[in-house]
Amino acid sequence: MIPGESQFCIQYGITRMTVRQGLRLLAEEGMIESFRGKGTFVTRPRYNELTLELPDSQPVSSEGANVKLLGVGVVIANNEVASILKLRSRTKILQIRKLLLLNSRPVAFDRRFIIYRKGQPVIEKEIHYAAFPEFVSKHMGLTASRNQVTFSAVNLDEETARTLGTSAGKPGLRIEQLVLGGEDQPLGWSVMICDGERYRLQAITKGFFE
Amino acid sequence: MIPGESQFCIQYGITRMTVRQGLRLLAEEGMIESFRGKGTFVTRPRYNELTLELPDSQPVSSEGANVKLLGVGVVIANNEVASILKLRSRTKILQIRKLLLLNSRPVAFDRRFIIYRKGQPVIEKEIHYAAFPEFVSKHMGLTASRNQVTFSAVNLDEETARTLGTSAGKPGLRIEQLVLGGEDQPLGWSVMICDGERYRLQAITKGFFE
DNA sequence: CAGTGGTCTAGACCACTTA
DNA sequence: AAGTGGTCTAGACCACTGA
Repeated sequence: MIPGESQFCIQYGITRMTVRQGLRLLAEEGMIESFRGKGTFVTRPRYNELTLELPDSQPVSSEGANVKLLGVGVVIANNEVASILKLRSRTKILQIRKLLLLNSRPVAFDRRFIIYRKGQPVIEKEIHYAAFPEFVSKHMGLTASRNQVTFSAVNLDEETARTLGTSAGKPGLRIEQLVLGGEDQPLGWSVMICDGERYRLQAITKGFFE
Repeated sequence: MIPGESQFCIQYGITRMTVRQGLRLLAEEGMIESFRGKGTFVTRPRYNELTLELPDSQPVSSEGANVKLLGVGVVIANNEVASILKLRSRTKILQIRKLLLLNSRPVAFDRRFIIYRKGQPVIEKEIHYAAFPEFVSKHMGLTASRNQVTFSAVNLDEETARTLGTSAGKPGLRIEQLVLGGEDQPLGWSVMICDGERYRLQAITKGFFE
């Protein structure tokens, strides 16, 4: 525990608002935590929160990056998609398939499945440039409450490998996103498979990972 | 652009400090951004910052998790390590090799390379339980300023596969950490290779990824 | 120059915790 | 009851921006 706010006021001859400003800066950096009635404490290291600051040079949304639309359409959900989106089997969904290019070479293959809203126009520009949770929110006409991301490693299957211009069995980074609305009902699911040899996710972190 | 702070004071009959408190809450959520002399603006969606909230059930530091120390010692850095840590070739470094177990089965193989400080004791407990940046800071006796993490996908090589109890060519998630001190000089490097079939990194995000 | 946000003062009342 | 942090008032001066 560190001294109380009024202690600092006396010690440095400054107002409590000013002390609080200083403490807030430390709190934002995750160094301290305050509890009403108890006091302010130096935090224990946190392992469960990790802020990634992605450099602008990431393939996604960087300079040499480009998007090639492979297909947009309303299809019948297969069992996997239906189960993940918690839909009855054989429900209609909106499917988008994209290819991410970096310097005109494919680096990632992206499939997106969104709960289908009849009569809702699908704007091509948004497919190209909107981030997935953003796109889902717009299509559904509501704000997504949470976005669950899963990173994993896979071996590229025959089809994906062909699409990415590499060979089956090579490593692939799989980035899955599940966009959740109110009461955590799933609104959309996205699976992006990246060429493991040409794509890496690099970031500066705050907080500890391991 | 949203109205000026003094506008809100008049409109709601409250103090500027109170208005600022409200605006700060919005700023912390990433909804608005302020610029001195210019004004306060609604932010464009940010793609470059991603906060991962890792659930406590992550293999790293979760219940069934365990650490097996494979070896600790001072060794001569090979060319790869020397180049990454920006050391002259054939410099002595501290090397730690660990195995992460989940329910008594290995899920990840971790190698850590830290700039060697003579006479600095290496405490076994810290090897087991401290996060990498934390361990490096303690060993070097200074605070690490930044931590750069890289996620990528690889195929397991013969040796790693054997260590993880699986077979070569299977997918592996590679998590690399480079701990940087003041003036961004490298202090330590860690490479963790996870069994792609048994480990996935799952998180709730704030901000957009793609 | 007027308008903006950033910082600070010197108070005040409140909700909460702990002894 | 004493001490803690959370919130708010009613001012003030400053650095910066843009017309």
